[in-house]
Amino acid sequence: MKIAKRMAEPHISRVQSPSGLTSSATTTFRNLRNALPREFFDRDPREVSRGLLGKVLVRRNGRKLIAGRVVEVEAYLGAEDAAAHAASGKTARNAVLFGPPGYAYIYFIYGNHFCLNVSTLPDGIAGGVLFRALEPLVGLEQMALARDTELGDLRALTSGPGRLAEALGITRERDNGKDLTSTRSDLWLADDGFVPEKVLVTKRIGITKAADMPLRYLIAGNRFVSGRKSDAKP
DNA sequence: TTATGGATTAGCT
DNA sequence: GCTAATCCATAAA
Repeated sequence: MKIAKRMAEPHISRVQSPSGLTSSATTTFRNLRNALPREFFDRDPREVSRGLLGKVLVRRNGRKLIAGRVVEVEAYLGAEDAAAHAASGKTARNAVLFGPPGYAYIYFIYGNHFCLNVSTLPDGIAGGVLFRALEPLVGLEQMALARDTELGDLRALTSGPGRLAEALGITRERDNGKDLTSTRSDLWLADDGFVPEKVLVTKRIGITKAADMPLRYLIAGNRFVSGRKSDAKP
């Protein structure tokens, strides 16, 4: 299966995802270097969540890039959000959430999975956004290798917080506290100019406390959103 | 020091 | 649809 098509100029070569069906499935290598600035994250997590939909999460492994478009996120607030890790105050684990905006907060869950968040709001104020699903764009073979799955099932690569972390090789040891606003890092967020047509907001998935707050944001109709079809309702 | 349950996933019924 | 797997942060004692 062809996973990437390079044209004459490598810096502006166009990348075509195998899904190939939506405009969100393309990007350019040049645009992957356009990192979101610190200020982008220095806002309420709900605003950052909306803003992150359609942006691209980029991982660099040596000289190879892995990238996926953000199609589903959840906002986690501070003390007023019982489901947030920050709800009961600052600890060694959640310290990044209380720090400056734009840094990776990674936690280990259910004995099996890592989940990636980005810190929001100024230093001293807790808040974050959980990445729940990506649409694979670049480095699909590396993703499949990391996930130990077949390339034929693209949804299995990055549809779900634990899955996308595994596909990009994200671990707490490697990435917790990492600056996500710099391409000098090996993990960052890029703006390639794509704008989602329609965004939906729903209840968050997999929590018991504060379960009714509408803090899950997703790109309407995107097939890489996690969970069942019935979950993708407002 | 011990107990509890979780921002999940994969595999089976 | 249901649940085991499997670690560890946090709360309780």
